Amino acid sequence: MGRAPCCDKANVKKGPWSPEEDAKLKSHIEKNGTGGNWIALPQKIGLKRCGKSCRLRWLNYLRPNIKHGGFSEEEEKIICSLFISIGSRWSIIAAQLPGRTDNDIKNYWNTRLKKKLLGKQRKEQQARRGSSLKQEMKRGGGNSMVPDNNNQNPYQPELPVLAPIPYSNQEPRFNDHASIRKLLIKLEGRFSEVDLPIHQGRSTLQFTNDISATEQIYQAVNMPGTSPIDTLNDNGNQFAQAQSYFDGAELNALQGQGSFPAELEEIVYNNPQGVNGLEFLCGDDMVDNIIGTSSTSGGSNVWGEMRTLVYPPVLLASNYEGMQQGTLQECAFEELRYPHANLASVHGKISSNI
DNA sequence: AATCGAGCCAACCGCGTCCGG
DNA sequence: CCCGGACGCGGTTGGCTCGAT
Repeated sequence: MGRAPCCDKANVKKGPWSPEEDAKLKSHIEKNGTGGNWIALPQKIGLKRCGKSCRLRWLNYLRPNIKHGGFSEEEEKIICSLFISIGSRWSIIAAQLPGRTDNDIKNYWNTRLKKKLLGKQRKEQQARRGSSLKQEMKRGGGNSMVPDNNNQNPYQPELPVLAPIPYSNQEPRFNDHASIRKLLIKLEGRFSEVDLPIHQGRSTLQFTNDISATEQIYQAVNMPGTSPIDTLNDNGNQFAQAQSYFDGAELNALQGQGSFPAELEEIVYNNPQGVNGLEFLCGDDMVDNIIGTSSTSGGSNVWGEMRTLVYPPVLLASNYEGMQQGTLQECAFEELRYPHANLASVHGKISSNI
């Protein structure tokens, strides 16, 4: 037996919204708010629509300050960076782009960015293949070294099949999930719906809409006795409390999602050296470093290297000095003390790094 | 001018999670 | 603690537009 439908499907209109419906919904919400109950709302205002449909229409279209189309290069970079870090968690990504909806970003990724990225990969791959083939021909080398492209999926080249490297908390350089969390906190992420520590319960630290997560953490750290984090522990200094909160947090929501999204899998597989073509995210130097690392380790760790690769760029960019001087942990947590490094500056620094 | 296919985007659907009774 | 309603999210679909043939 399936789940009960959220509304009476027979008496509900589907499909595109008319201007009249839009006007009704918009004026009602602007005057009265949603009333905290989307399901009841359409009936209340005489709309033959499902509550979910009303909610979607409001969030994606009618809500004030919504931007449609015309994604800037800056926004593209943010989307790509975050997609690589956290995957298709569009609502979190959308939270970093004011005026953008998760639906918009999702559509933009699926229709354009993905192709753009993969297109670039394939071009470069073809170029590489061409040049390596020429080299082999020049050397008059044996055919055994030349891949048989006739019998290959163009997207699954001569790479051995790599299994994703399972997350290991002995990873000396980065704790993947903690890094993601810290990255997102740094990026003004709102974590109201994800990965709060189970032992604290969701309601203990729920970020609100009108104040950013980072700001609240900042307040928690700097204004003892005024924030939810204070309730975690009355002893010790607040900074340490907040730090242990994040370091010790349950990471269920991200755990198990550590593998790359399929598109990026393809990028990695497409690339004998694993990371070429992502320079725009991290800079050539780092790519070179990774290539060096993975080749010395027999190329078996491309995946792991990629996973570590994708986090540092923003950290590096946002706190380059800290990164040079100390550990990632120190660097990342530095952001809690100085939370005002915003996306613009972060990505500005990325750009200038490229 | 008609047809076809690709691209795009709004909207739908189903599932997981939250939360109040 | 359990249950059911509501919410929020991500994947998918359907239909419109536009360019190529």
